[in-house]
Amino acid sequence: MAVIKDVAREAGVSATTVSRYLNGGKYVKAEIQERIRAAIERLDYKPSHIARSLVSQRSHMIGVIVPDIRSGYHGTLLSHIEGTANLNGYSILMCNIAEDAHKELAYIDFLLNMPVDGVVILHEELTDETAALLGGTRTPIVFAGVRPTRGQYISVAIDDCRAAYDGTASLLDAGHRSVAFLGGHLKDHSSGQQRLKGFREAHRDRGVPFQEALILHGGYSYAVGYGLAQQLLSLQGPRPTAVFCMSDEAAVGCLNALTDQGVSVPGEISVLGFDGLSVTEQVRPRLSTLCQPLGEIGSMSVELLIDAIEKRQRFPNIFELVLPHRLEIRESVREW
Amino acid sequence: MAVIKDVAREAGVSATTVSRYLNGGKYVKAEIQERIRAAIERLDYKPSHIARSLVSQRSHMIGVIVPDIRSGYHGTLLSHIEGTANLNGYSILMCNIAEDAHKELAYIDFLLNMPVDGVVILHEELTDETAALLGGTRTPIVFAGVRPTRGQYISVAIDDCRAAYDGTASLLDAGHRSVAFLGGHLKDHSSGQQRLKGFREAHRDRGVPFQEALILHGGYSYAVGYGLAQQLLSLQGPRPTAVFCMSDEAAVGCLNALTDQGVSVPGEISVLGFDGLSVTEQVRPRLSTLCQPLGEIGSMSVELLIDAIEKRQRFPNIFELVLPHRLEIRESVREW
DNA sequence: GTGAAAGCGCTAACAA
DNA sequence: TTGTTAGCGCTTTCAC
Repeated sequence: MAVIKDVAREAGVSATTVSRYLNGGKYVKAEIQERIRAAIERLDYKPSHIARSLVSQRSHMIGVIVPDIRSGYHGTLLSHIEGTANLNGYSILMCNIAEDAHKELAYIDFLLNMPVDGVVILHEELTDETAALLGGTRTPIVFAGVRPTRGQYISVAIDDCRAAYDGTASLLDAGHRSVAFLGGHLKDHSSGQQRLKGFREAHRDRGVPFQEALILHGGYSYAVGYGLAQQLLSLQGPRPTAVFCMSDEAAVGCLNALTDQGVSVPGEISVLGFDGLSVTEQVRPRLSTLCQPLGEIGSMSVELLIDAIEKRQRFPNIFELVLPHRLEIRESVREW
Repeated sequence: MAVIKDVAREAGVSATTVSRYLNGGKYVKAEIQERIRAAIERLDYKPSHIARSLVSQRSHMIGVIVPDIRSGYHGTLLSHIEGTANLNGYSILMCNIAEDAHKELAYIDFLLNMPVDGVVILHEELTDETAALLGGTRTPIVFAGVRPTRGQYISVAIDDCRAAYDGTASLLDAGHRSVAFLGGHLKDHSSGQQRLKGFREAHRDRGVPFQEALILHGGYSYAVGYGLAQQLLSLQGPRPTAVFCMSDEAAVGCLNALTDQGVSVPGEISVLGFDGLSVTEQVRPRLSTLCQPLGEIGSMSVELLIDAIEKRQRFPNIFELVLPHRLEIRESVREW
């Protein structure tokens, strides 16, 4: 592997001159530029990213903490994050927590010790230890798609409370009087508590009472959606006529559980999803859903992060970016 | 940010001794070890990954080229790759080609100039330029889930020809006499040509003639599957009674297209998928599929790569690892 | 057991 | 416009 000295010797100049050439070529005579160019080509020289990082104290790498890369939601977000990072000359160091909450702390600790210039986190911060860790670092951090449970951080997300409010309201306005809330974790600030808050407020504003028994938490996966829907069907009392699911994947699970039990969707029960993944158009009936602007969430989070990195000032203004959601009505919801 | 010198000063020893302590503590007096430990804690010192990389010429990072991170197949594979890499002390630098073939070359070139110790490639190598690039590097490379079109590389995959043979045979043995082959790219060596070969051989061995018109290529996505299935239905002549799809995602698309057209699956047409993704159990009817051992493909590819990296010898033996596939019969296929 | 010095590949500061 | 020197943070001879 040729190094800069080799090129310098080959071109008959000093390493500094080669370095100058590499970094823009200003103040290098045209003739010498050509000699260096030729030498580089002859030796197939590639500058060492690592050596440059050591000098500049910048790696041009961004770490991303992903709860589970296999989920459509995270995959979509990650792909936009990666795309935007690349456009800006950054690479992605991926850390997949694989839904293993125990690893979360270790991973974040690990990542903060990696040569990354910044970190994007896709899940909601949970434990005290994690919070302490995040609070004690100088590495810029951005939360994408969620707002952290505590602390002041840059975040890019929709207004989960309003989104849930709007979704719930659309169901109530369509005549539903018994709506179930399915999925999510109560410990999650935005996608748990905030959405439940919106759900409650929509009921309150419309003067519709709601049953606590119809609020079922547990997660965002297909399996959770399936299981909770089964649970819902086995409850005492009259069935709800609509289910508002906290992720599209849970909604698909819910849909399947209902269909498998012979319950017609939307004939007997309407189902509303959350996220706006493409899977909603790949099931029958097609899922109505509350779309998040995942492309923008991904790209804006990276751009804000890079801003924070390149300004070299730790969080000039701590702030939250709120992006608009959109209700997409398809076949799984009908008037009541 | 504290550096090793700070720790040395704080502990009243030399940087060398601190370095020794950091790297195992052999030949460091117990008392001094304790002093250093305390100093490190007090200063919250973390060794610089970059400086270490510069000295050791190893970054402990593995680059992964992913065609499209949002697909279930790649997401699953990537999550196993990441998990295994982490277990072995490596991190993942993710490069998402996002199905943009033009970027392929640029990305690989980019990745080979990044500080990665090795590269895992999840798609089949295509162009001359890419081949030249891969041939000219000293960075160890492993192909996972596919075999490259040309050249000699380490690869971990199933025997696509036999897998397709087995899938096709199962359909023929179930009495089907008109089977369509849907999806894939003919330019892909393993998942295109090899599978088609297996498809043909199964027909030949069973003495069943087949129609070229029922071979429809185009890709692996849901949309492609949907489109090709529509195309299939609009063909002249009698309909096939079974469709063998080259990915589960295309199979879901196919399933939906058929269902949307009022064609019963498996009543009128049986559908067989390929890959063994969890989505096959999330559609109705549940998809029969040819399962690939994605967990093993992912983990073995990383382990072989790390072997190649740590032996510091460029490909001791170029070889291909062939893992077993498995046919999983569910609801979307019936006897004819 | 421990430390001084050299060097990994590059860039920045200072001269010339 | 170019070169010399020093140094990024660490490990690695080689002395002691």
